[in-house]
Amino acid sequence: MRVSDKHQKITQAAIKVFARKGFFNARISDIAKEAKVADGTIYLYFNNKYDILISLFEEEIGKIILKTKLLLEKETHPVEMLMLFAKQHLNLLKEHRELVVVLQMELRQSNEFIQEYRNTKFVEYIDIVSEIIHKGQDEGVFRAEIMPGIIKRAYFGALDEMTRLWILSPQPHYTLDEAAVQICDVFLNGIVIK
Amino acid sequence: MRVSDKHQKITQAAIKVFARKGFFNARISDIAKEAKVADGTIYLYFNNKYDILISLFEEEIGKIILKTKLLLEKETHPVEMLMLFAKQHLNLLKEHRELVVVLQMELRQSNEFIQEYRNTKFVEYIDIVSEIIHKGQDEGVFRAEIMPGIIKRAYFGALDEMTRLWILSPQPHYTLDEAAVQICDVFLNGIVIK
Amino acid sequence: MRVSDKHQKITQAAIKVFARKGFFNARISDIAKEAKVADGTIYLYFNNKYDILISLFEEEIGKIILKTKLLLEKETHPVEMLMLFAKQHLNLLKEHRELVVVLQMELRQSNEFIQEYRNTKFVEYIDIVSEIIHKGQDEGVFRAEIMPGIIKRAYFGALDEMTRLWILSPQPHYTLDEAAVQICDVFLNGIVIK
Amino acid sequence: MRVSDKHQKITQAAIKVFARKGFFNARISDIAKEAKVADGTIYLYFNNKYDILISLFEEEIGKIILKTKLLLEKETHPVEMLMLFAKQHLNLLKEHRELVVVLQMELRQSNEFIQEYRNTKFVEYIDIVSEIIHKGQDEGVFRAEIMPGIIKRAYFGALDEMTRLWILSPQPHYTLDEAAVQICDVFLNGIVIK
DNA sequence: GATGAATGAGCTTTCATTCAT
DNA sequence: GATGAATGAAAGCTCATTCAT
Repeated sequence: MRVSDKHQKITQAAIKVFARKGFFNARISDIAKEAKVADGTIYLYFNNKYDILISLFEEEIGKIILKTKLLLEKETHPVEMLMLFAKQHLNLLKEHRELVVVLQMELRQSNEFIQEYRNTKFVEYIDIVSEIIHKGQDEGVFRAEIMPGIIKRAYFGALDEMTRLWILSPQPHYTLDEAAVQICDVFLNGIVIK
Repeated sequence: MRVSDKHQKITQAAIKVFARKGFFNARISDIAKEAKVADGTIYLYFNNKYDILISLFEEEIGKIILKTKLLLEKETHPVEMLMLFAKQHLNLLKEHRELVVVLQMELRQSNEFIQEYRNTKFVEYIDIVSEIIHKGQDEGVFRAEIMPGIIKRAYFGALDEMTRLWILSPQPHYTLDEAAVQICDVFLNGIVIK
Repeated sequence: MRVSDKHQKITQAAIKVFARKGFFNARISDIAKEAKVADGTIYLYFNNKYDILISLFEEEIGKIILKTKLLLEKETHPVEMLMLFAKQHLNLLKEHRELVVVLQMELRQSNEFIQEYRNTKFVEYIDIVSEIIHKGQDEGVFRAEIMPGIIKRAYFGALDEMTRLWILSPQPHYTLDEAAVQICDVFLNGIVIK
Repeated sequence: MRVSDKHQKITQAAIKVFARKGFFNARISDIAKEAKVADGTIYLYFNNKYDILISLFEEEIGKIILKTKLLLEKETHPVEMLMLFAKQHLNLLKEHRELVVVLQMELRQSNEFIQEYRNTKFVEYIDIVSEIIHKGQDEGVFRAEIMPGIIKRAYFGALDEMTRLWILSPQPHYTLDEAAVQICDVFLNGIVIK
């Protein structure tokens, strides 16, 4: 058995348990049980409970960034790229619901270490948006007075809030696609040169 | 000393402590110390630790909603109203930094009880936005195809993400006003009829 | 209002509360509520929680001893007297159920102070039995080889165990009178000279 | 170390501590210290403080019942059997003083859970007496009008009260054997057919 | 005397982490 | 590497008692 197998099993178990119970209410023994390993085994792969959250975050967000960038390579038009980003972001919920819950909820702790970490990795993800905006401005498609550093966050925040809505309401009023279309509509309308 | 004094003192102390250490890492004795009361005194005013968070949330968000609505009464034009909402939301940070941290962080965590509670009161706040959008559509200022139920969340989410940035980075690249202006610019451009 | 009124009210309230919840699970505030006085008022009449139990015990057992002795004055024959004692003892349950529960249960704590107290007062009560046995032996009715110091306890213990049965089982198989008759029958048969 | 070792160590420690301080005044840390384990270890073997008392009771009374029944198998005459029961009951004090204190004191207190539990196992013990009485009646040795259901309790109560005396007075006036002989004398005299 | 808000010591229980096997 | 029994620090909460009013 490769070392990474156990590591993976524990990470995946932690995602499930953190999503279900929250970081603080999750017990190491819950994760161990879910991963079908002994409690002590977890400490062969992680330094402590926080480390599991941090590692999980680092690895999974890395995968998402990679996947998103690959997807965007197929597009060249900034407008289409922003729409693709939105769809991809909202679609995470379908395929990785538990992970999204963890990213949404548990990474909001007012714990300096977590926040520092969250920021570093998130910036990489959000910067995908600012790069698209820059590209759009360079190509004369987006308004020059738009500040990518602000709008990348606004765009991400808007999508993120929609995600939160779906996580919390089991019976949402809107579909993911409707939301994606609406949000892109407003943002694009707001930033393109007409 | 009026009864409400102790209640107030504990609430304000809890905001400080929760903002500093997070809900789970905050100890009752921390709050008691900060409020300059005995540990047991807290239980004369609150049922348990959660109850402090819930009460705090209910009271403070109530004040914010009231204040925001009062402020908006002075405006009649939907565009101005949305801009006022944005400024007011971002300004909360200046006057009530610790409270905003608690609302941002601790009330987003995946505790069912908190989430359920949070939802009802939060909806009231966010609905201020959708009401403005409705009004704008009725007056023929905003595009009819905009769905207020989605855009209210997108708008709030965008502002909220900016707030988070300021909470986490002590030295932000942008001022609050810059951000407010930019976000309003994009959104309004995106939703007004030209 | 006489001082003793408050004292009485608290004592009676304590009997009810101790019977219902047990000494340790009873709170001073429960007793205060039941007695319709403030918590602090209790400390004007009693030194502490144990003191309530002790006082209650001393006063109530005193009343019982007095009542029992008065009743026995009407009888002269040792056999009849023992039977009367038994009936009287078992009858306490009917008229003072809560008090009997407290005496039965709460005075069994392995608390030296309580036990010492219990012993002193109880001896006075149980000695009523040994005095009757002595009298019976002097009159040639009871066997001389019977040791009153042992049999008084056996007799009391037998009756006491029946009491416990009624306290614990809401639907007992036997009536109080049946039990009294049976126990007297056996004991008297066992100690009289035939 | 076998699992049962820790369980046994904790049980025996609990008996000592409960006997010394009483159930409510005994702290978990007292038991842990006495058992030479960590506080938390206790919770690997017991659910809570009550559970220790209940388990202890179940196990120990079970042993006593077994031992008593084995002992009685050697006798066939009802009179001898009752005498043997009495001796055995009073002898428990010599060999298991602390356990007897717990059974006498702590398990008589008005906790509903304990009472309910106590009843079932205790009945099994006391029923040893009623079975002997039945046997004696069947064999025409004991009077037919004796009600075993009542007299079993009277007999037990008489012995139990003697036990209490020895627990409380370090310097008793009578020996255990004297007491056993006297009580059996009276009871047997009272129930045999002459 | 009477009140009841305030106190804070005290205790059960949990659970992240360790380490002997 | 893997285990899981054992650890013990830590904290939420209770409640007898006090004392200013």
